[in-house]
Amino acid sequence: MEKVYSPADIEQRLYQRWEAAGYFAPRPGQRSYCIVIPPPNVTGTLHMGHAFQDTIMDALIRQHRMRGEQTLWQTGTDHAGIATQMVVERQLNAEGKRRTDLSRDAFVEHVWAWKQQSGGTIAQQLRRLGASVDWTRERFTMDPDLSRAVVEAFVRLHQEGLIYRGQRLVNWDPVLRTALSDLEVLSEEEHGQLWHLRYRLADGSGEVIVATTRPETMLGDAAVAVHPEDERYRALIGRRLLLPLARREIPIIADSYVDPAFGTGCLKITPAHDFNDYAIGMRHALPLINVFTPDARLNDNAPAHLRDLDRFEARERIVAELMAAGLVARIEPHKLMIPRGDRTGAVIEPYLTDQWYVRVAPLAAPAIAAVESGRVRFVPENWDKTYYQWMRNIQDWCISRQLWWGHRIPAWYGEDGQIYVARSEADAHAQARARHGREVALRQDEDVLDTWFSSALWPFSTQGWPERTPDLDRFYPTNVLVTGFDIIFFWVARMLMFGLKFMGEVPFRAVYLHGLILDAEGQKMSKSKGNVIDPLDIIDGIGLEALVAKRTSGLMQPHLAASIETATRKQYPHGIAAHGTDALRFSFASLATQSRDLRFDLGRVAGYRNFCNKLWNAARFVMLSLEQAPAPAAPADASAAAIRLAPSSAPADRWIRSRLGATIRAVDQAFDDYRFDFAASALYEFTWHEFCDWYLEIVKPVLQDAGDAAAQQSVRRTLLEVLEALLRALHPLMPFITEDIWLRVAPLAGVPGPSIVLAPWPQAAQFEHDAGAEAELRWVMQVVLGIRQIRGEMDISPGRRLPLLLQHATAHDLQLAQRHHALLSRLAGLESVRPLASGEPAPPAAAALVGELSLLVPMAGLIEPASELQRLDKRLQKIEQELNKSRGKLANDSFVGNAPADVVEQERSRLAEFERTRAALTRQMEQVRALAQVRA
RNA sequence: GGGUGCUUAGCUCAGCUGGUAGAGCGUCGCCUUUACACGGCGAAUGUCGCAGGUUCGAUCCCUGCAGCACCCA
Repeated sequence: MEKVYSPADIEQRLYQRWEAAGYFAPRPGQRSYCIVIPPPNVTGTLHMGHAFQDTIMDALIRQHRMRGEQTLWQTGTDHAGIATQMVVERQLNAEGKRRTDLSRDAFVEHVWAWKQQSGGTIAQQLRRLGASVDWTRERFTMDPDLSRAVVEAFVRLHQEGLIYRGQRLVNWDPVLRTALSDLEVLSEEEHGQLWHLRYRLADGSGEVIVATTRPETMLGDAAVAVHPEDERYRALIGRRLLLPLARREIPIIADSYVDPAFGTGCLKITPAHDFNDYAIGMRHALPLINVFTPDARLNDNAPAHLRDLDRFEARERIVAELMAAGLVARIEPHKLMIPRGDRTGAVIEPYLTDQWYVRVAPLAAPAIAAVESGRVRFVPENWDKTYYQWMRNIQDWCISRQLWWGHRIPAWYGEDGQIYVARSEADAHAQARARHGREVALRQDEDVLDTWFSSALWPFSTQGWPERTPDLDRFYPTNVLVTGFDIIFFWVARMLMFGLKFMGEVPFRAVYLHGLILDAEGQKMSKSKGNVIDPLDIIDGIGLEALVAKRTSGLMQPHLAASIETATRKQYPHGIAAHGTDALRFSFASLATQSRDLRFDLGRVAGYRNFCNKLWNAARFVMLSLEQAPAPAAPADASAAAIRLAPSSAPADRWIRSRLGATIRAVDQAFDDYRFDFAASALYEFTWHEFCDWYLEIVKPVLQDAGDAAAQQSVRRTLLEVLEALLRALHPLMPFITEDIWLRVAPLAGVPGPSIVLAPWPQAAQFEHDAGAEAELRWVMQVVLGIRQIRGEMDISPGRRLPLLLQHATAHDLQLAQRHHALLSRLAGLESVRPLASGEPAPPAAAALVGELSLLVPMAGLIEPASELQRLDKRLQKIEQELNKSRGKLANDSFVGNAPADVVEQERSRLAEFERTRAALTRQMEQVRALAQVRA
């Protein structure tokens, strides 16, 4: 084995082997375990959020696979209607073409061609992460069978009256010229202005001043509203105003929606261009006056000289004209929420259109009930509050999009406007014939469905629905959905509603919601902030120049490039080092606390890269130790899956096995609780601080002592057995390094199997708890630590061998001291160990305590009495503090009277222990002091 | 405005429905000890945001306040 672990050399090779061997396909098993990946966009590349949740899913999948369950991680991508169409349009633009130059069919062909060529990026990246998805079952939401599921779902919902067509305001993206759902619109506070406009009364007897953030919409005003109790305007209610420029008369109405304190207390009402105004307009039967074209230019409802102006130009012109007419009372700076499309960044326009909607309330009710009744469990559970709140206020879902790429809506229109929703065009024609008694011309709806409509079917459409397939029986409901809390409304809510509707059962038993990965400063990672880290750059490393180039290219706002470059150069002066996949994955696991904000710290990854190296070298040590002597023979019955090695007799061997058992139990529990941070820390702690720091050191003198062949044999078996099982326990979190080592170690341990991927999950029961060995080793460690502490604090060189005297030793202490003589000598650097004979006066010495036992290191020129006094005094002070606290508690009658008996008892023994320690320390200090005086 | 969280060591975070405050990184000593310097050994560091309350006892439960974050209007 190499001296340093080098992930780049092994990862891709191993993954290819796993995939080629088909290890990720479900294998027969008693129980099934299934996770469907929340399908990423086909246009997408792997970001930190993906890498994080894929690590978690893969850990779960690998662990369950090792448990022998029939395990499926279903993968695939969604067709990402808007994003994909934009990518391909951009490609066409680069060739000097526009989408509309092509026929719809030709464009869609272009998209497929693009998908064929570039749609697999994220799949390749998933492989780099080690994701053990079953690639043979990869699906795409536009696949024929999945498309069929979409049509089926649409038709069924329509038949039940749960899908309808309606005209209302939608979020309109004027760049894409399509409707968007609420969830595709992101609002952020931006700087704007508040214009105070004078609207004169129609009879010329006065005016009101309205405050607006969007003066260009005034052309569509249908009224001015005031609060009914606003004394300033009460007399004006019912009067009429002459709308400037438009030269229409509009009424002054009263509506309690108006906030009298905002602006002037007069609100212009534009029902066709504002969601709140729309609601007010409905209440007051106001006309809907649309003044925009689909690309947000003024339409024919505007005065002739303003027509065709873009909305922002129109704003300037209108304000200018109003100012010229003396109708602008005031302009003030104002912060307001600006809605933008999450893909285009264009300001979203509330716009009146005909769209298809899902009537959500009847679907939401059972989806709420499913969580209330516990058929679906949220982890962490308090996310159910967010879910309930959203689900109980849910709006009908606009599912049509004015795009060319996506599932075309299965609705056909007759010439009379009659709508036929059907599974096929032929079926639509049949319906039309039945209605009219003759063949009629039909035209299919031009629109496509929201990508989320098909994604919501994913847990069952991927398994063959609407057919009733064996896969569906086996893998539905899936076990858990793993996703970010920010996407609770997209995935969780919609999959639940559709799962219950079409399968009659929840799509997943649990929803594990993880936090959001932020950068080291706690900022969201985003391209425009230039703080994005590509997971693959952590794995492979990246030079500074390449990193800068990556972060500053393709920016939507190119002027940010300079500041991004400066920040990047400052934060990563040497670029990013290569850390390997396993270190990254282990970092993600340890980051997976229940917190919702997860700051990503590269230092942490470096720490876990070191951990990989530690594990690597521990394995190297084990291998080297085995070379020195023949390895224990593999059991004759090598086909047996169970690992059988003779039980070890040495206390240290039993101790490490016991500790491994405890670790496996902790990891089992952590996985069951979705506490990957606990799993990671239990494994880290055991590997580094028990196995490496202690066991390997304990074992060295045994292996070097040629005399005791039996003990050596026991050690070798234990080394192998513990390492082999530890690798299996680590494998779900660190698949690559564990496989690489395991392939070397398992044959020596007599464990059969082609790969750790298929090896059995370690059983805690095979590593029984051994209280005796644990107590014994605890004693050894305390002795060693006591001596080391003296050495460290007294600045005694590590090479200097020390004599050790045991004072107040019990028979048990003496027995242990004798049994572990070689060990203590080695680990604590002792030249001799002996008990004080009875009546023998203790020499001047530095002391450490292990229970009753005093460890004395004679000073004999090594140690300055003053510094030893200081050291002891520090200990004494601490003990005094604890002792006083404890004493205070026990002196308190209400504590003794009210606290549970075992707590009181525990406190008493603590106090006794403190008192013993204090007495010993005091005694020791007196001795040292006496010595100091003698010397003086 | 409504909702949900967060505030613990210099930094990033754990802390099991109340009883001895922990880890990693960083810091400070010492060490080229034959698995590992991506290492070893030792050390230091906390009015657990603030103020009340409940309790024998509060980092943990309750109330209020302050600051921060996110979501929905």
